[in-house]
Amino acid sequence: MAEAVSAEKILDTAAGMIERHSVEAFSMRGLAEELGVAVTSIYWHVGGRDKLFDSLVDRLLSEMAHLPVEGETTVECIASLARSQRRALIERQHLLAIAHERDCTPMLFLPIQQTLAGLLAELGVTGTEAALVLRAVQVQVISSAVMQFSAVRGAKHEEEDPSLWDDDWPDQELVQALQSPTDYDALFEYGLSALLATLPG
Amino acid sequence: MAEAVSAEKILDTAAGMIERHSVEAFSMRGLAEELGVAVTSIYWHVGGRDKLFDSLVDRLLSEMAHLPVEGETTVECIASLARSQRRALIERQHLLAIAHERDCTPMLFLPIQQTLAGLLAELGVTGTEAALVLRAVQVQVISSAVMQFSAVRGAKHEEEDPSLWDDDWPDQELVQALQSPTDYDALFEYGLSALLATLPG
DNA sequence: ACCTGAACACCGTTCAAGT
DNA sequence: ACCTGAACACCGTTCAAGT
Repeated sequence: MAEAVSAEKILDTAAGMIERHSVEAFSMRGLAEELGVAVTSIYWHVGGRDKLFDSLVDRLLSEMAHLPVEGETTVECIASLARSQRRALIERQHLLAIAHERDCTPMLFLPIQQTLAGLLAELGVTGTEAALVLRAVQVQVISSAVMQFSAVRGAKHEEEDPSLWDDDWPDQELVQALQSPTDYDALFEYGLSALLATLPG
Repeated sequence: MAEAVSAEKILDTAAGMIERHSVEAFSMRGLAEELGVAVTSIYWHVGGRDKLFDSLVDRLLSEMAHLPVEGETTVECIASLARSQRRALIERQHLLAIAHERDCTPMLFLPIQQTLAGLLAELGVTGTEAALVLRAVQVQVISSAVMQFSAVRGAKHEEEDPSLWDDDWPDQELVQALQSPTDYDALFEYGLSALLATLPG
């Protein structure tokens, strides 16, 4: 007389497991066990592994439909939107990783495409050029999140070996900066403001 | 009396298989079969799956040690180096994907870090700022390659559904541009020049 | 030093059978 | 409509045994 299993609950549990132990550790059989149910009943509710992951990505997409935007100027609004999107993606790193490994990252462009298009239009940026800028911002946001996730996870077994740098390399401040861990937030801001600087106004 | 198996040959064959059929399709047993050898002998020569992938990533790193650089000005040299690195990564997309999924992408910074540092020094950019710019360029290059690979593979089952855009959206040129496939080369150049525009000189 | 087969503990998925 | 167990065809890895 266990609680009923629904597609909803299955997806929730799967997302939770993945968030706790990462995608590689996830298995259908493990999920079934966590749910207290036979593996095969998962297939009835949500289909196989692929379908399950597709559904998780769909969820991620719809969760990103309404992101907060604020700012005095139009450019600040664009920056704010980009930051919101990035934060949302990082909060759901594991789902983002799934989307990436399933080659769905371009879909992540969609939820905020229209808002971004509207803001660019306010600046007088339209047509093919607007498409280029829009996609450049999207790639900046998404790839920043994708890379940061991968890098942070890899940071554990990463010991920057200083043997590559001569001891008499002239710029020791640089060497030291490169040996401390990368600040991906700062990198993102740097790249973003470089992009926004190309805009009029 | 089959040909001798060596660690070299195993790695070559593995890389070839992965390049032809992608990582997901790769298996130890399949590799053994292709080599005409028992699975277990692979373990003697190169170790398990993880070790094998590590070795492949190491190869990728050493292959990227000497990239062509040319340009009249220092800024052009930086751009040329970035393009070389990107091209090299895209030519080895599958190895790049492995490096990414193993969280080794930051290691890809290393091969050209020193050259880049030297070029930045020529521009008078040093210390912490140089580290920031250097990493920004690296992230731009690597993430561009990572995203492009994922996007191109996903493009097959991607039909841009136009239902999201109203038929009376004012900027139809933009809508049409967004419905044609993304030009990742152009996006890369756009982002790169935005980054380089922040440099002095 | 090199290669083997058997065996273990896992997978995802299908399908006929139950209620 | 929902859940099950058995079975299939795969995995990666270990290990004792061969030459």
